[in-house]
Amino acid sequence: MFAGGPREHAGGQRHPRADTAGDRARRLGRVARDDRPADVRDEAERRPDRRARLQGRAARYGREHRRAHRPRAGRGDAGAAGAVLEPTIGRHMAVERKHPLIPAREVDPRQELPGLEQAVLERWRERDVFAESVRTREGAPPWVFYEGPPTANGRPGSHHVLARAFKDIYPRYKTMRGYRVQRKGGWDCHGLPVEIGVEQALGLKSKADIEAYGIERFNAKCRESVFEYLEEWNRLTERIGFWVDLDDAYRTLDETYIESVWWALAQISRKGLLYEGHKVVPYCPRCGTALSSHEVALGYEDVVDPSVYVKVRLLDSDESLLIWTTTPWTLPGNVAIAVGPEIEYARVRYRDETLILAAGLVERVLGDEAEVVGSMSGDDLIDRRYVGPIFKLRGVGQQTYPVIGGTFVTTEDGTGLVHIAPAFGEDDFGAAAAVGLIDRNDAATLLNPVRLDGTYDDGVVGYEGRFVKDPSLTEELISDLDARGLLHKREDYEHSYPHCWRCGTPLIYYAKPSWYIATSKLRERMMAANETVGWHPPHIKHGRFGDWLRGNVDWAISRERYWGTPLPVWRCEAGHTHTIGSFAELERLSGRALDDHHRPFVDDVELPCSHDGCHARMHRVPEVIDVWFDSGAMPFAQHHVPFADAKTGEDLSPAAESFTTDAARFPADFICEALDQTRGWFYSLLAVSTLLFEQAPYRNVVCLGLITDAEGQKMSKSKGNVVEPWQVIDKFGADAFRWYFFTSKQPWDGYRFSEEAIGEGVRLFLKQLWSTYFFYVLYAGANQDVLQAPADALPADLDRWARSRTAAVAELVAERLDAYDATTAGRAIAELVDDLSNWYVRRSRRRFWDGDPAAFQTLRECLINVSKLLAPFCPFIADEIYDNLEGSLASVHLCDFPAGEALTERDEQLEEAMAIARETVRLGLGARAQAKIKIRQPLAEAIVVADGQERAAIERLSEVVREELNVRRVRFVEAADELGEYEAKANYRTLGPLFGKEMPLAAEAIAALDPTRVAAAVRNGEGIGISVGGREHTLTADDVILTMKAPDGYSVEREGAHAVALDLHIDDDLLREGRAREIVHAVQNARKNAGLAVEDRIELWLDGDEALTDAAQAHGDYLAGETLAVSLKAQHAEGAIPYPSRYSEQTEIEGLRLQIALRKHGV
RNA sequence: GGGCGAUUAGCUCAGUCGGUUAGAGCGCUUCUCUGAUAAGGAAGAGGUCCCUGGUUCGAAUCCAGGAUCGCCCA
Repeated sequence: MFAGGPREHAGGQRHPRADTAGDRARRLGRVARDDRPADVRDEAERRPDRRARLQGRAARYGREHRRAHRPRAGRGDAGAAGAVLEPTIGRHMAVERKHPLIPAREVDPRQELPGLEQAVLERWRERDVFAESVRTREGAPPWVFYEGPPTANGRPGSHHVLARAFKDIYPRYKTMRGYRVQRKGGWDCHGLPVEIGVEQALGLKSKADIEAYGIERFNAKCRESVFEYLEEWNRLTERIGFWVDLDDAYRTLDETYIESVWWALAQISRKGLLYEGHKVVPYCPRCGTALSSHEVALGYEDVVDPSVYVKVRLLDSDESLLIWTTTPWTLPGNVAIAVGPEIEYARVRYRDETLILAAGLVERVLGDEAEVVGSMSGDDLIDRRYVGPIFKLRGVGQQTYPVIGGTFVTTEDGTGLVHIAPAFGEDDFGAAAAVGLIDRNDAATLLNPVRLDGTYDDGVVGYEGRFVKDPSLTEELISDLDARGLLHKREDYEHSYPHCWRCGTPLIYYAKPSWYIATSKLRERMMAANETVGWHPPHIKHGRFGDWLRGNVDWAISRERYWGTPLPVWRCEAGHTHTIGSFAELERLSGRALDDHHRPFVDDVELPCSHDGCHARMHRVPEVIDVWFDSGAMPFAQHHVPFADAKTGEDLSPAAESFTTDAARFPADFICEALDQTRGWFYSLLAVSTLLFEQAPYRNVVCLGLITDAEGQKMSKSKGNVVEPWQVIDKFGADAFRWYFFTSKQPWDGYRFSEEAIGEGVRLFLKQLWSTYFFYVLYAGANQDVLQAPADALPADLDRWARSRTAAVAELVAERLDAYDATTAGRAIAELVDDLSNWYVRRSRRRFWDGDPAAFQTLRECLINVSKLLAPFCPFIADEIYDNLEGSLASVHLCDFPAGEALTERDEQLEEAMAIARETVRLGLGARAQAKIKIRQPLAEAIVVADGQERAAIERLSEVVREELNVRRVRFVEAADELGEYEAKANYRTLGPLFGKEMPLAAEAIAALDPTRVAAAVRNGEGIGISVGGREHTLTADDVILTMKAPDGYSVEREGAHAVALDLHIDDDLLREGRAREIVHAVQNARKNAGLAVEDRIELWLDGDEALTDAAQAHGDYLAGETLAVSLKAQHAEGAIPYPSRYSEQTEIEGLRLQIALRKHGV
């Protein structure tokens, strides 16, 4: 029957439109938007017409429906609908509702999601939900998350939303699984990026400028700038639903944090792993600073440099070594020539000279003029000596230099002979140190004729004070070599060479003293620790990260800068050093207490030398600590460990030990950052943790990929393709933003990011979910007495199916989230929602109209479970649905994740059966389409070919199939005989391994069998013997695949062994019924055209072709019922319509004329 | 120059242990059904699974080489 609701309540009282969640949300949305940056506000205001349109439509729609489906009990007291929207503050304060099963408030079908989210945020604030979600898990097993601290000196971008979305989903999920997940926020405050920002703001260009400006003032500016965008960060963090404790965030500039870092470094120093050494670093002579590897990577450019081949005369010989270099300016620093010990070298007669170079390069370097006259290995050359220096050095007479071995020597280009200048190359430095030419820890042994500003010192005769990267200098050097007969040839060489990303100056590699942590001694231990880590994606473990660990070199942790944790090393004139491990120790030794241990204050603190018998004063070394060490110390420094736990004194080891045994603080169960952190935070955490505690600081790492624009181009301000997060949030909402990141692809693959992509997710998933939820609330509102009735309703198969499907998805989602695979989990939820919306609700519509309690209970339960499953993904919409439908806890985020007992047991047979039934429907609809028979036209019979379990499944659900296909009967046939013929094919998967090379023959043999006989045999469980290549085999049911051949003369859709045929014979009875349905459709249209409300009763007159009026008469009750006609006159006669002036229209059905006239009843 | 990852329909992406005719969503065309759903359903068009070679009865899938893109490193 048509809805009882509207008919009975058509006369119900009007009531003022309730203040819906949507209204409230929109209000809040407007208020909140005003806080936003101007550009965001503008963006919002550019679309007023769209919003107005949506609201107008929503209001119109809502009004119609509220009239149509007015609840039986009436809602004159707006209590249930409106007043409850003021949530009460307090723990577990649930929404008041009439009855636990009745939704608390009405739902706007066109709800604008960003506005809704604002309202949910408000509710979270009022009910203190985040804190509560941690509090309620007090005493529960901890699950530890570490926040990788961003720097708040820039505005947050979309990639930060990505990271924060993933940093949120797993903690939320684990909380719902019963863990206690504390989430301390954090901010990275120190470092060169901060300094550079301030330098630019102040117009400072060099370190000298900074010192002239004053370190104290400079650092004060740095301190301010670090939090320049803190407010926006906080706002974005909250808005996207990243739950993290920002009020108690750690900050790397805090005194407590610095003290923990000092403690860590002192521990490392005590283990003998902190040392000062020389290393060759990329250095910008113009900026006067070494660059970190990250900075270097920013500045590679392809350039053409002149390269030179230089002849160097061996001692006591007429032979010359032919060396090759792309940096002639390093030749004055030459102290040796390296050969590859394994490489074969040739002695070559070339014009009037004898040259030595790698045998494999002779032709390339010398052409065919060269004549090889001998050969030797690299080993043979080692320890021979040559005469130098190549360029005249003040105070250095002619002397000899050695040929040494170097594993880095290759024959890919050059000559296989490498000139060694230890001050200007890492390999050079290492090779020279390895043979004792220099002492790593004694600067005096290093020949370095270049000053810090990149000019030669006075030792380079004739070139004093010249800038080494000056192209004209290079030319002069080359001419000089040529004039002295040392130049074999020059040629241009194209290569990529690093430049300073700030000023564009080519970098030079330059030996400088620097402080190091001997991490290379811990290589094995770090690799072992890495083995305990679950990486997502897994290839990082032994790929990018494992490789990095394997190639580990000592960590250069000092920076000659200003804004950072000061290096706590004090040194006296005699060279004794002492590493301070606490503020108390510093105070005790120096007698001075500091409020701020940053530079410059700490620079002035002097200590007496701690070495026995040395009475010199100690001064702090000038460097600050690499910011990566700050971040690596975060597991303990964020808690001021060990100081916060220590009772008294300076012996802090017990406190440190208790830290590593405290499961609530160490190690982390989960961290998540972008892929570029493999060399950054992922490494610094692991290194510091291995140094101090000899174990990995994290158990699971999720690595996120890069966000690019829709064309795959990197987002950059200069390209103007940056998608601002506020833009997206304002338009689609945070749930949509998050959903896109979670489900569009695996996060480590990177994103091609566009607004369209996010909009698609909203339309296909969030809107669909909302719409299903709206449907439930709408009908629940109109059937409150049904909901309050005792729950003794018998669920239909469809209900059991919906519950089982939900349980199946819940299992999968939990399993996938445990494996850090949000993508598969999210997609499964989307499929579930689609099933609920497009199958469960569609199939159950009539039951909702009729007020079947089982349908209400089922849909409500499924929606609540969906909201719980979805809570970690889309925390806003999930909470809104939960709060309205259930609300016994203050938030869905305080609920347990649906798992185990909380769910209905699965009925996998039913799930399977429904899948088969739906497939049958699909085939049947295909058959209809093929026959071009509209669904409105009923047919007598659908003939289904199905057997065994398939048949049982369809029979169980035959009502569904029957209704969907609009047929009177579903009939089964076992064999395809009535519908066509079988075709037997070989199952390659089972037979392939058996027959191997004979497989094609076997397939042929099976195809040649009589399919009917095969089908019969399979049905009866008999085997069929075949013989292929002399081999006998008995085929089982698994070995053959039976498919149907297309028959003639039927409308059949088939797929595999499954087929549906429709009886196309339409008798008069069916024809009349089909016509009646067409007439209903036409009358419904006429009602709409006449501007009637859905529940209006009509008087109806039909006139027209006799075939139609006959049908209308034959199905009068049906027609009247569907169209709410209190009276119906249908006749084929002139003047049959007495009131043409009310409303009438003429239409055609199947080419037959129909005149419809109607008027509203009771007017 | 080295390492890692990616490459499947116009677009965004799935694709299990190597197995029969490679899928989904969006978009497009046609039809259809609609008073929860700017929705749903059916059909159609659309594919050199980046290329070449190899292994195999059989390769999108495994191996080698190459191309292109991205990231990391030099």
